Amino acid sequence: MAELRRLALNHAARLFRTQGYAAVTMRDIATSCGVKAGSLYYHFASKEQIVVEVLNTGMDMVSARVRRHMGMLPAGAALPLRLRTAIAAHLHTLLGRDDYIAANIRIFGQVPDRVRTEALAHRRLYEDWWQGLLDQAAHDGAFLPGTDVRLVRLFLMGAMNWSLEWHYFSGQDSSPGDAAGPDSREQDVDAIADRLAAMVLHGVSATPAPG
Amino acid sequence: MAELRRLALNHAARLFRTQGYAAVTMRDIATSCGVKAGSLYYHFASKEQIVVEVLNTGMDMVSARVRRHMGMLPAGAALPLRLRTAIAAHLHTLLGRDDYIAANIRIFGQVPDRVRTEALAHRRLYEDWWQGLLDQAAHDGAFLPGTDVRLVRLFLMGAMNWSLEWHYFSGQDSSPGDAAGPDSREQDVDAIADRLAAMVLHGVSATPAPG
DNA sequence: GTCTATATGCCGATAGAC
DNA sequence: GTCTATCGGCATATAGAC
Repeated sequence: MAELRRLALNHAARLFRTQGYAAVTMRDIATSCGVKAGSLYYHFASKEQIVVEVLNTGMDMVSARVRRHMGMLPAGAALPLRLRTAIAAHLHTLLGRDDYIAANIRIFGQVPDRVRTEALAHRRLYEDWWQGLLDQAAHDGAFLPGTDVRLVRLFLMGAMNWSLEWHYFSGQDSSPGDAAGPDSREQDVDAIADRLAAMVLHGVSATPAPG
Repeated sequence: MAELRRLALNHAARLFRTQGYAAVTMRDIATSCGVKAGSLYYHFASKEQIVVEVLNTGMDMVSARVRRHMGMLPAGAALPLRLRTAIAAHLHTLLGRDDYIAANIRIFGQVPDRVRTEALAHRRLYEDWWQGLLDQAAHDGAFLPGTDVRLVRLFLMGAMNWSLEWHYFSGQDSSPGDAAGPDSREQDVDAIADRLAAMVLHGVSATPAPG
């Protein structure tokens, strides 16, 4: 089948996500697909090419999802709603079934330099999108004077991306016949997104800031 | 020399931090130490033993540093100061010269199951310490009613631990003769810690929370 | 398009000289 | 304590049958 290419990318993303880059072999990927290692080289020139495609596909998917959800907001939506929406879209992609973005976030710092260089542009674009969202908010006066917007972005993306290390949702997916409808997980992720947006905007302290 | 054992752990921590677990070979570690691979087996039974020691040493170091700094606070120190102090101690360990804790945070999710099991207890203890700090604050009424303290801890630790992925401090250390006194980096880290504590407690929004 | 078979080299680990 | 030499296995990647 000509779908081996896509199938191999899917399995590679899952394996890279859980085991890292170097620990996953071409034989592992091939076995997961039910084929022999040599067959992969008809579709890919090298293991490095596979991982580059996985990394960039992950960034493209999360970027597309976030932009799509933001595009569905009313034109004049205020910052709290915009931020909640963007966070929820990012977290749904991470904590859902997307092994591609999870692999990107977890192994980006550990791939060979050549690979990281090829995957850097997509990542920069996505980070810049978040920076733009927050810069716009700052420009509109939504943040306290003196706020370091770049640090806010780094804290926020850290809080989101680290969710991959939680035990919370780390279990394997259930049975293959499992329908993909909205379930309790979907609601949990929305609630987490709301909590994070609220913390970033207003904090959790019961007493107001001094000064 | 009998110090080869310690030297090997230092180099292993640095290599694991930057390249991950599987990509680093016993030959790499040995070469960094200026010895041959076989010599390492006089001091360690296996590569897995080395990484277990690196992981647990990292947790012990950051845990000790945080507890030490907290112990230097006056007895009745209020939450904002306690939180700033703990965050600063954690970040100084991560962003300073400690490859051990950086290795732990970056590769914990990618080591063989046997290794992770052996390193889990130290990690749990440290996470529980943070949970205890925040639980105490919640018990004292320092947080808004309805605050999910566990989520606050996960967000906070995510924001801190993700700092290892910043380009910010990712450069190699400067020349070997470099003295270890307080420098601009120390001040930067303190400023970052203050910003993070302020965001967690009070947020960055210019307008108060609705309701 | 996938297979088998294999080239070439590095892996973790061990044995024994020094 | 560190060395040299090496074992058995598995890595990526290729060549050519089917």
